[in-house]
Amino acid sequence: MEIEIDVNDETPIFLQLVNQVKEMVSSGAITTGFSLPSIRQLANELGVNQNTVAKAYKMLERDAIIVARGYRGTFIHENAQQNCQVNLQDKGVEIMAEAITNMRALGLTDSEIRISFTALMKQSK
Amino acid sequence: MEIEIDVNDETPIFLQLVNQVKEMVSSGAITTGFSLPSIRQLANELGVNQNTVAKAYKMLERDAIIVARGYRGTFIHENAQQNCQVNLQDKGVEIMAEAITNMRALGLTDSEIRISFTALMKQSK
DNA sequence: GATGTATTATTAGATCAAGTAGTACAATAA
DNA sequence: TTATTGTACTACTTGATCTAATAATACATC
Repeated sequence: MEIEIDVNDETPIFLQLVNQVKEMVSSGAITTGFSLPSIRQLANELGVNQNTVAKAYKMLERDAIIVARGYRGTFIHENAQQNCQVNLQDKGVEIMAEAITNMRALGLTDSEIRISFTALMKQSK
Repeated sequence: MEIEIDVNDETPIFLQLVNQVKEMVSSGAITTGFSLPSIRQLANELGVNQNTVAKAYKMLERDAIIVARGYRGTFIHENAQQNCQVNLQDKGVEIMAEAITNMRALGLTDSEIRISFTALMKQSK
């Protein structure tokens, strides 16, 4: 595991972590079953907060790149390399782009679109 | 014309204007051909900026509630009452709500949904 | 001089992302 | 017991961004 954090990089730390793990999986540097360092351990090594690493791990697990097994540690998912190809964010952008296009087609102003969005995102809390 | 602005209301001023005009049209308080005060005049009466009133008028015109005739002033649209029934905003909210639901179903976090939305709304400027 | 319209710049307030800090829990290995 | 694991939660700070509104113009039309 050779993860490095560039504080000067504008990219958020948790994203740097996610990207580097994905890169290593994509390139085959680490494969299924590989054991990742624990959240606390990696946080200590990198000098960042546990929560930051936890955030990255959580995102990687959601994308089925890694699998957390509680006290047993965290491992590379069996379909990790394959799942690296799937970009959930891109799919989300497509959905949102279509919605915005449709709303604009109705004649709604950007201001109104923002109001709708904001109102909907507030409810969930 | 009895428009009142509640500064303490969380609703934006321009929206209060829009809603009140629509309300008056719906209730039949003002009908087709009725002449609205000029943007500058209403802005003075209410003690708000011209641009705020202009924004409201622009929105009402888009919804075919009023018709701006340049130097001749601004009047109630001939199909105003009917067009008040059509709630463009509600349709927009439906579209957006569906998009958000689909994105969440994919597993995207609210944070990521916001990032997608913000990125898409930036381009248009 | 009045109309609607358009532009740019600016301020105030709210909101959010990112990260940190601290704490707590159940499960389990040594 | 003792330490470690992932997980969860609240609270806080910092910086960035956006909205709403204001302010000040400017234009063509009549």
